[in-house]
Amino acid sequence: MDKILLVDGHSILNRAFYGLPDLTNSRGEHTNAVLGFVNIISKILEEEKPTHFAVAFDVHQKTFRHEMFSEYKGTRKGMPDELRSQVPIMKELLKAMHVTVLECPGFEADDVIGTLAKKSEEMGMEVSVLSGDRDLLQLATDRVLIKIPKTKAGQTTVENYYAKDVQELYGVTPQEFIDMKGLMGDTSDNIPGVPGIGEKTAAKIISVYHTIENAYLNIEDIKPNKAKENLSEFYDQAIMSKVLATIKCDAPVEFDFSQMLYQSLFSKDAYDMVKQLELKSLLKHFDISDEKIELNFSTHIISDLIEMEDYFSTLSKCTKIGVFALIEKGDFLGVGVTRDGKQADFILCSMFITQDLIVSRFMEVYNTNPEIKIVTNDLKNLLKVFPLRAEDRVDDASVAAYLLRPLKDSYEYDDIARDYLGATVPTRKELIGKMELSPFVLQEPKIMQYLSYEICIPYVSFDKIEEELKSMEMLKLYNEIEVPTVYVLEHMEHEGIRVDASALQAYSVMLAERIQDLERKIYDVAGEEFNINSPKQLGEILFEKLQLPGAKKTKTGYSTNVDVLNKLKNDYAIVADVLDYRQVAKLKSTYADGLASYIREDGRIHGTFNQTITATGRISSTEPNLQNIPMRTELGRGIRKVFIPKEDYVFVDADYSQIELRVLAHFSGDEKLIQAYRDNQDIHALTASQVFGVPMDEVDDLMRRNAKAVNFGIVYGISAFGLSEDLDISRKEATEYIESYFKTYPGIKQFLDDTVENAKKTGMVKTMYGRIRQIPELSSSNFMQRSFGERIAMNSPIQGTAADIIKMAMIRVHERLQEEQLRSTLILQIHDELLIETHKEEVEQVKRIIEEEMMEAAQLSVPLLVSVSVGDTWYDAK
DNA sequence: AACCTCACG
DNA sequence: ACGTACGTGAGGTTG
Repeated sequence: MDKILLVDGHSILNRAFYGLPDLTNSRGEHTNAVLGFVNIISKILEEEKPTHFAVAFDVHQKTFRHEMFSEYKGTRKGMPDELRSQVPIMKELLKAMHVTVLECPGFEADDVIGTLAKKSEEMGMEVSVLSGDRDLLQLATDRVLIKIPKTKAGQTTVENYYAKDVQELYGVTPQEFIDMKGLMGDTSDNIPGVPGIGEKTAAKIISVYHTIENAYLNIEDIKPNKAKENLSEFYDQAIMSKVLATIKCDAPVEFDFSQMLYQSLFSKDAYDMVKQLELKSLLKHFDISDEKIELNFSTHIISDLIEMEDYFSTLSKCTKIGVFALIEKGDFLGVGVTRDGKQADFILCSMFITQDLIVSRFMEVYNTNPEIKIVTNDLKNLLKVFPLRAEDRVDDASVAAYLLRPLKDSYEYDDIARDYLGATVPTRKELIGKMELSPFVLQEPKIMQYLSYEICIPYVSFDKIEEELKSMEMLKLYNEIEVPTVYVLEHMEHEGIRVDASALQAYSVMLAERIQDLERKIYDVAGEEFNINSPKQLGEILFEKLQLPGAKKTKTGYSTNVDVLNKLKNDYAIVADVLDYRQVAKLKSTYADGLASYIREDGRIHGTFNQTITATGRISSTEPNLQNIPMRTELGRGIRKVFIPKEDYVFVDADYSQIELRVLAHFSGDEKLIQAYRDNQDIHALTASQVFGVPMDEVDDLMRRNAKAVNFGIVYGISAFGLSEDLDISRKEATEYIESYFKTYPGIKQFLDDTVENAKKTGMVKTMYGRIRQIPELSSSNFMQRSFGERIAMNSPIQGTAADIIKMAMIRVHERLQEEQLRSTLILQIHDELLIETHKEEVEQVKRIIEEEMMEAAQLSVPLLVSVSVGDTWYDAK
């Protein structure tokens, strides 16, 4: 039997929009609702398998049910621009999917659906109606099924209603549902209803009297009393509401069932459009392999010595090769090479073909042929095996792609292929999943295919990437900062940092004792044992059982974070204990025990430094994160005593003083701030003196502290809300601070305003060295989103320029240490700080080098001050 | 997997 | 009216 699915376009698009986080493509188009819509309908289509299918839209993007009652208009907000812009896109995509889009001027989608549902039923079809709106329930019969998607715990489920289900749920028939609606009203649809009658009362009345008119005839019997009085008074309004709530089933809509035949959504046209929209996750639905741009590379395994030697000699004639090092869990399994971007050749380790042999032959070819350039997608990984030195002959496609689009979360070969070749290739996960690479599986076709992508895609993409870098004026940034940084990061990972494992163990034991004490005290006051680590349980104990004041709600329960607890700790010992417990528990789990698990056989921790993660150009650190080792409290800071240099070495630690504020001084050209830095003044005190209008020698601690917070706020992209929160002052006071600050440093105000304005024009901001960051939030119609975009616009050039500078400093320091053939070496970078494991005999030289190279890394209109210290542990070297 | 909390610059 | 300071990563709980 024929079966038709009718979709209420606007209501489903609306649900999709609010159900999914904002999503923008590289052109800044919002696409989340489109994505959600396609996901919902494709799921329903799969379940229902209808023979006919159509989607109905309102003609105007925002029509109110019956314009004549415009007095109710104001209560419903028009749709946000991010959603509005997706309506035409959605309609176009549906056309591309060969789906009939029904519209009828002067009538709503509801009416169109009602009309179609009735006609279809009359023609003997089964009918399903998909809508997010319960209004449509009035259309249910025993042959017309109303489907309403529900989001429960992130999962979308669908509720199904035939007439009997409506009856069961509300105790009224679908026809009576209209009368019920007339009584209860619907604010979202601007139907007034009768005041004081809600869903429950309406259902009760209609289930007894069936219609509003009949209820009115029996008005004396209506209960409760309030409903009686109101219905009597507002009867006309109830009848009007009923009219409003009635879906018309006789809309003059033109349609043709033969045009509504459903085949598949995923046509060639739709494919092109989905790709254009960059809706990556939808591409998997398309099975048009001969249509889409496919990439396939031939593969070849080189398995004996003679063949390998021959192969390497052919390489010497190449000017460009693609290379991928197969490394699994630190073991080198072989290398993959392409000479032409068409074939991937594998040289695998074996009894005869050893790692050393491969490496030495490869390096020989590379070093004796200065024409050869290498392209890879992970240079840092390549360097784990091949001792390439920093020069201009190796390109890293992922690093370059990061510069072009720093907001992406991955730069794997499939991302590169999509962005720069317009091709869709299976991901690593799709090809090999969680399988471990080992010599035994390397010959399997899927593994070979995977490897061929790793090897060839960077090779064939790089010209395009380089061209884009050039047009964005980032080639210099790429070649002179970003690529050389890879070598330094690899070096630091290789070196690692020594940790005193037994001292760390002792530290852990000490923390465990404190935790026990604190637990005992907390349970004692609470009167029961509970999991202090559970915010839920803790919140219930503090704010329900103990009735502490100041309860703040989060999405899921009470907020128990430091800000909340700090306000209570002076009055309640248990809160102070909880705060202590939190601190100690964190130290133990994340740092003491967490770090211990990373100590390798050599007694050192070798973390990973990531170069393509942050939106601003900073480096990040993982497994473990060595950039957030405790510092701010004495107890936490103590853990730095277990970070020790090797025998005969000490640590030299150097950090930039207020680099971001100095960058801001330079950028803004603010004379007062520049002069202050040139005179090496106490900036926070000076700011306090200016902002609060007192002489320098009368600035007290509190004033300086407040001024310092303002300076921080400026760098973060100041807002009165943020500052008032941080300083625990009123918004009014915070606003006054900021205004006073801008009066003091007018150049900064000018600079920040100009930066935001320019960012809104171009959609992006730039650092001093040309690094870009796109800011899609700036075009949002949502106040909060847009404000966020403005703060990003103010902060990113500053944070990013500081990141550029420290990268240049790292490169200079690293190269200088090598040039001067010192045993001392760079081992850590913590954003504005470098740590050098320094031989005792080289301390003075290293101190001089690091200070010089960091200071001279950039030429700003203010000096870059560096403070250097020396110590036998990381704790002592700060 | 999502959320909360908290460590750093 | 809106309801956050900018940039990260990790561990624990909970569903």
